[in-house]
Amino acid sequence: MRLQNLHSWGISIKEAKVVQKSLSERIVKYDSFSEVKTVAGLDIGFHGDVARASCAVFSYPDCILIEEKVYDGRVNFPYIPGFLSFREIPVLASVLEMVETEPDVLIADGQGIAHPRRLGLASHLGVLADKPTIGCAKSILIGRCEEPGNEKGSYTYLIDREEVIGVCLRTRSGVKPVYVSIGNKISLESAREVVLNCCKKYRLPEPIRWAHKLASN
DNA sequence: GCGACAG
DNA sequence: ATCTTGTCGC
Repeated sequence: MRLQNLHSWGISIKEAKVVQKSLSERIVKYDSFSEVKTVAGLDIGFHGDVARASCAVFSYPDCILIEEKVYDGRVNFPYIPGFLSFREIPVLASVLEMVETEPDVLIADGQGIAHPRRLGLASHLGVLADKPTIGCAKSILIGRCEEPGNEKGSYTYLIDREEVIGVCLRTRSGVKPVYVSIGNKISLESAREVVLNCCKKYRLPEPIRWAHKLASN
């Protein structure tokens, strides 16, 4: 057996890199939607062998739960920094097929273009689904940034190779910031605005918080 | 070669 | 991601 190709996608890391570079060229970095009325949060939780993918659709900007779905499946691609999407997209795609409410924007728990080859989970998902997506991560994968102000809403730019790849956003006063980046079909400004408006009482946006609960219960 | 490294 | 109770601080 070939130890390098034991993944569901049937590809090696080397080939995955080629796929990432290719798909990253398809990312649309400006707003490509009319109005945001619904936002969906996506996440995955692991329970031994099963991976529970979840999707929570909320109204925007009120943030009222509209629909929730979970899908139990398995992942066969290991977690390798820089290749998270190859591990999570299969089950996320399955749970998305169950959703009846068509979300205007998807928020993924991870990076968008704030990635070595500019194709983090949110971007990969956005290109395949051809939908607006936002990457909202709890920590940095790549890039550097200054510490933003202490008040909710303040932010600084996340930079890599002289390029702005996202923002470090304070979603709640006095609390550790999150990292927001373009996934697909949305501008960095709009991505930041949507995430901030979805943060009501906690650090993470409501759709992500709810999806997180669904995936872990 | 060494250190970093989303979830 | 996941294993896990109490504890420090506003």
